[in-house]
Amino acid sequence: MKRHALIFGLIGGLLIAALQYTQYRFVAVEHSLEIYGALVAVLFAALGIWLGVRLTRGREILRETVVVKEVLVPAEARAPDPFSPDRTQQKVLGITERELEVLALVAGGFSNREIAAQLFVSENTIKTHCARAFDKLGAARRTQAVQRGKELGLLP
Amino acid sequence: MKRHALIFGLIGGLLIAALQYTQYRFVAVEHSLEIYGALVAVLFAALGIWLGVRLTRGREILRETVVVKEVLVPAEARAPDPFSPDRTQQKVLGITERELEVLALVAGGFSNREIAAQLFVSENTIKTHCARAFDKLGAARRTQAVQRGKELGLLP
DNA sequence: GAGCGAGTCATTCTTTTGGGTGATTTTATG
DNA sequence: CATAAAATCACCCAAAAGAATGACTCGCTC
Repeated sequence: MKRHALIFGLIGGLLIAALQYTQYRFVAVEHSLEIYGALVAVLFAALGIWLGVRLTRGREILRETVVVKEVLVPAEARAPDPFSPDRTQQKVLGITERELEVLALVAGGFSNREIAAQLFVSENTIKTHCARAFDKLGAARRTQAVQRGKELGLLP
Repeated sequence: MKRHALIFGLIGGLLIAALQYTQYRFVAVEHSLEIYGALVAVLFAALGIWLGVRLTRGREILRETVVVKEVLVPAEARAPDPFSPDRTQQKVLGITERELEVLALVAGGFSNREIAAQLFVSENTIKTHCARAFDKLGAARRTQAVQRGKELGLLP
């Protein structure tokens, strides 16, 4: 607003000077008063319009509408795999690393025999791991264990 | 713009009349010319400002800056439950409504006996539904069927 | 009314899973 | 080193799950 006041004052001063000048310049001319008034009117009208435009231009920038657009990003489309199990939950339940590993393979749909083959251990070992993991998860069946595991953030 | 021209003309006419009036009214007063000029200047400046504001007001809306802020939202974070199975996949695989229903309960960690009780049918019926669903899904075990079902968008 | 798909149920048999118990071997950890 | 936790394996038994087959009922359509 300081700049506006300055410009306004400047132009005002110039007009005052112009008024003084025209006063003696066209004093002898017929209808000088009407011409003078019309001149002043046109000048100030122009000034006013310019000022009015000027004053409102600043607000245009402020008038910005922020539209927050929520974009759904498919779960598979980003961070495809990087899953890390909830270690806290794991410790709380006392689930060992091996048990969680077996649990993940169970969730993958493998049979005890297949899991045993993948981990190079006997099927009996897998059974014990399962039994302990199921017990800690409070699950009676492997499908239930998988369900609980996902709920608890232990499985992807 | 027609309305503007009308208002402008009207006010212009009024001012001309005011000019004529003041011309004879304050003609004898000292410095009447300066007062007269100042009056006209102030009036027309005001009119100009008003007009300027008026003229640009319409454009402000047009010049409104719309900032679209796109926010990434994880798909799982919203609409937690409203899950609807992929009917297309279901039809492609030829999985019936009942089979899908049983499948969902299998995924929920229930035994065949429990599912039978929930659906008021015999355990053998559930076994049949499972067998057919597993066959259509190419699964040998229920855990595998659940896994496939989730991959295909049949299960939440 | 014949045919068909979906749902229902049963029977028999095999495989898998789960519970329980016990034992041995690694692997940390104080 | 002693000790505890974790991992490994074995054996037995019961329950659950799965495979294969056949049959019955509906509701619909040609």
